[in-house]
Amino acid sequence: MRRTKVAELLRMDPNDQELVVMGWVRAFRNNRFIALNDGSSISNIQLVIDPELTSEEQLRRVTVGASVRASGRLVASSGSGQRVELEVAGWEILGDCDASAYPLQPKKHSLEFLRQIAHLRFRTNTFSAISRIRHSLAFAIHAFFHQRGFYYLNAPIITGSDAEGAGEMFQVTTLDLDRVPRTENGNVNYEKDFFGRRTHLTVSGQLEAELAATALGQVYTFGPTFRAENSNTPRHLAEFWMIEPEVAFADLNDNMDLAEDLLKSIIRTVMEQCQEDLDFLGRREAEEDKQKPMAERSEFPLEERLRFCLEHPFERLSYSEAIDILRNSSPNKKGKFQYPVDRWGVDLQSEHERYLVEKHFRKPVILTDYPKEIKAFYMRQNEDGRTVAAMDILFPGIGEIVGGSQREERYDVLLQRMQEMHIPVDEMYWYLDTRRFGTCPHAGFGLGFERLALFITGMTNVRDVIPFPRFPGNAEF
RNA sequence: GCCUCCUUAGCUCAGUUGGUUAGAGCGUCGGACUGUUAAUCCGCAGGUCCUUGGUUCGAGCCCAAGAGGGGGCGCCA
Repeated sequence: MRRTKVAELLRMDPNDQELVVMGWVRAFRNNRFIALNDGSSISNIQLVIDPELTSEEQLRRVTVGASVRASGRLVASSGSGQRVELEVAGWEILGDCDASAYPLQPKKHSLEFLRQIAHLRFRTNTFSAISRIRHSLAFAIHAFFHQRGFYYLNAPIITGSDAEGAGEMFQVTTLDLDRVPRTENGNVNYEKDFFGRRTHLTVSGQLEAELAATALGQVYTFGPTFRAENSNTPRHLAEFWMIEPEVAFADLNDNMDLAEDLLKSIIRTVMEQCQEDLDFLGRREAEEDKQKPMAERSEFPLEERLRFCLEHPFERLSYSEAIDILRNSSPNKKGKFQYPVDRWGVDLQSEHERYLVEKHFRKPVILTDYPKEIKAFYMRQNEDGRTVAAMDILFPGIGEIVGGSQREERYDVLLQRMQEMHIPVDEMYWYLDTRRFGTCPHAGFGLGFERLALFITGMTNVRDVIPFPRFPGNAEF
């Protein structure tokens, strides 16, 4: 018989239909009430069984985590915690769950503990809510681009280029590491490797996206990205997901408009589609905050933060303007910054970005026109000769969530910059070809999916918003 | 990679100046319960005090090294 999902049952009115529900026990009270969850909703359906008609043996098998099939009628609940409940006529345990061995019990568990049992943490309210939100986020992103006429581009995950410059790379090889083939002069002979050359996992689909954008007009990638950096922070993963739109005939302003529209559109969609899950995560955060000292608490509740973000334009200012603000800021004058802001040209540290976003403007900030020395080779040089048309979007509590730029479309300027920055020009002939043949102004950015998920769920560690986090020293599950 | 804090029951944590038999709450297990909402009530059990070495008459507590985890910083999304 077809099962009705819990989410659907909870929306239905009482009726005489015989319904079947399947799920996992979350709580069993008074030998009579089973709170059943099937992942379709943060809420449980209450099953009401008659203990008089049930053997002790059967009752004993109803433990937290056990899977159950039950049939019966949906009736109005006489309890106060729910509108409807299932008056059970027949039920069976599909899978027993030994409560003395099962790590999850009806009590609060720490996120650190749940991280160690990531294979089971989907079964908690917090992770099921995050999982549903993550799904809605992904769909909202595809919908946004689709509606605007972008094409979804599958950039390669294995790349032969080691010049992307976005960080340390994982090498991909089928060579026997115990018996590596050598050339005559003793180097590793990559001609014997699977692809006949040295290959890595991608650190960015941007360069490939540029190839597609300069023919298809508007494209975006949405795929996994790999960085072999030894990063140990709540904002970094070795394997994460990134969205990288690339648009032909677009400048830096178009790029900022697109990014801001995208972020707001996603937030709006998720607030509509995941109301219940957001409510739950908001309450969860509020409770966590009670345990924290005042200074570490969130200033506003989760949903208020999201709404605030929708209702106000992001603050846009240049790097130079930011430097002026930071120079004259009281923490800088009082020597509170670990890295004092003393001159134009210094790279901004986390503490500076946080001051701008969390103290000075108190909303998302887009910083533009950075010194060329601290940015990548492909960013378009401005007329002033010392800055590039870059933009970073900084979010409260998370820092950089978007990094992008208008790309250098002038062949000679790009070539010269690549040579200055020791980018192997020969290997990158294919990238330069876009500038040789019908070049055009274009722009794009990268949006970190997990960082976005952090902002929307109110979680504080990216390891908690991806199902199976990969980071230095850990690739479990 | 650097700095810093933590590691005591299944989980979250107390543990006095180094002193005899290491505690609590929750959970588990056993019992009670026909309207409960992480139900409630009664009771029992549960420990390699992260590991190794050292100091000491005596170490959960002091010292050293190692392992694991959190936070900050860097790299960045």
